[in-house]
Amino acid sequence: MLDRAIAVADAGGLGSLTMRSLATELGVKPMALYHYVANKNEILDGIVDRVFGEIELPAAGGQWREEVSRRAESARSVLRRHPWAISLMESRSAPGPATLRHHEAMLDTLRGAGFSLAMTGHAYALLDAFVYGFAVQEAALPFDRDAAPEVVAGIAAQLPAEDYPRLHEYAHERVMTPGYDFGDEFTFGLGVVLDALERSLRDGDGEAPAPGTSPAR
Amino acid sequence: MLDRAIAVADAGGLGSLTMRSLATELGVKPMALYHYVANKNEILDGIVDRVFGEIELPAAGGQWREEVSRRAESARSVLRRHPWAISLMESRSAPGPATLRHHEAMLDTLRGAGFSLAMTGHAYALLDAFVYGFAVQEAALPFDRDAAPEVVAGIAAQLPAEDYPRLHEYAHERVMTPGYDFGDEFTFGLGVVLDALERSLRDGDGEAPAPGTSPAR
DNA sequence: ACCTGAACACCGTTCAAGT
DNA sequence: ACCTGAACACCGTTCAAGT
Repeated sequence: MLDRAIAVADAGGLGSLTMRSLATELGVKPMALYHYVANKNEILDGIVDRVFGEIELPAAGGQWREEVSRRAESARSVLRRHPWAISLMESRSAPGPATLRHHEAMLDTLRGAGFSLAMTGHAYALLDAFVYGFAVQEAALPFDRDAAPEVVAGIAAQLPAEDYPRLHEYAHERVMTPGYDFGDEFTFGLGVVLDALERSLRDGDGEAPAPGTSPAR
Repeated sequence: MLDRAIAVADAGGLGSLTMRSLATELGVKPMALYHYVANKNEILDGIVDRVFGEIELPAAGGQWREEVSRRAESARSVLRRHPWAISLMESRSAPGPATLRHHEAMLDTLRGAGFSLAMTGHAYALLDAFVYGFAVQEAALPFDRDAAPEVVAGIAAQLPAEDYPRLHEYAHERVMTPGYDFGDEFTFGLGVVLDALERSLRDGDGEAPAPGTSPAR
């Protein structure tokens, strides 16, 4: 039943997932659902946990960087498949078993790599902020990947070029350029994050570095 | 009217913002709203743009790192004030004037700092992925700041310690510890991101570094 | 145990109407 | 120009009832 709920949301967005539409999907009357579930909220909790369950877990014995990287890529593709899940994550209160298992595995990988408890918290928060935030951006894109140049050209044409010179520059000389793919920003950002974590592990024994006080400043 | 809509959403969440509740708030009948707006969607577009407008713009003449940092902190506090705006950003199609002005100012600051067009895209995507993702995490927190230790203690007590040893470790030895504040993760993450951008500006003339190929690897 | 029909208090929105 | 009332097709959910 949760599978069908996810399928409905995938097909028509979260707004199209109603007790009535789900019942129809299952060939049953709306009220029959209440035999399996206390209310709609429980369904939402359930599908969020299932989405979490779709994300690849980091392997216990592997190299932390590789495992964390693979898991981040997996999370990204899962959230691209189920973009409605992002808005749901904000409002859920009770994490399900798949969610807990997932967090446990990530903490274990980071702790096992030698990160201190504090640094593990920094690392996980940063990683997931990036992953979730990237998913939000991808979900908000007005174009779907291949159509980017045309769509952006249409939008840019609406904007007075003299008021928004930088937006025009970026639209014309970057987005509308062959080979542009917003998805590439994920690779770049994830690399930045992983590099920083790796550096902190080497320099500080897993302790937090003090950003902004490095020689780079 | 958009101000009142924002006030309603702030007070009761996005679910409490209905044409009827907004009308009541304005001392008018629901149908009167349609004189100012074509439909509810237009109201949602409007309040998202207004929320964007609350974020401090980077100053044109300032040091890029300081300006970008201040703007990121501002975005974070705005999204904490209006957590419902995050889920809305995913689904909006038409960016409003405040949103456009905001993007224009950010692009101008980054380009002015010497970042290449490609690197500006990398930088902005990474920065905002972090900011939005952090906002998602903060909105999802089951505790409100000061109550963290007690709430987490309650949750942790529900979980079998033998199944989730790392979660227990983190809950007891980190979250439930005096002085813990999830908000500190923002400072850490933002520092990592800004350090990386600063380094790329120094090392590569604003060109993208190749993460993962640095000596840190 | 599993499912249903009728009903209630809600939605956004249409249409025709009032000042 | 600005506002309204009645109505329609939707929601989630309760309750009492059917197999």
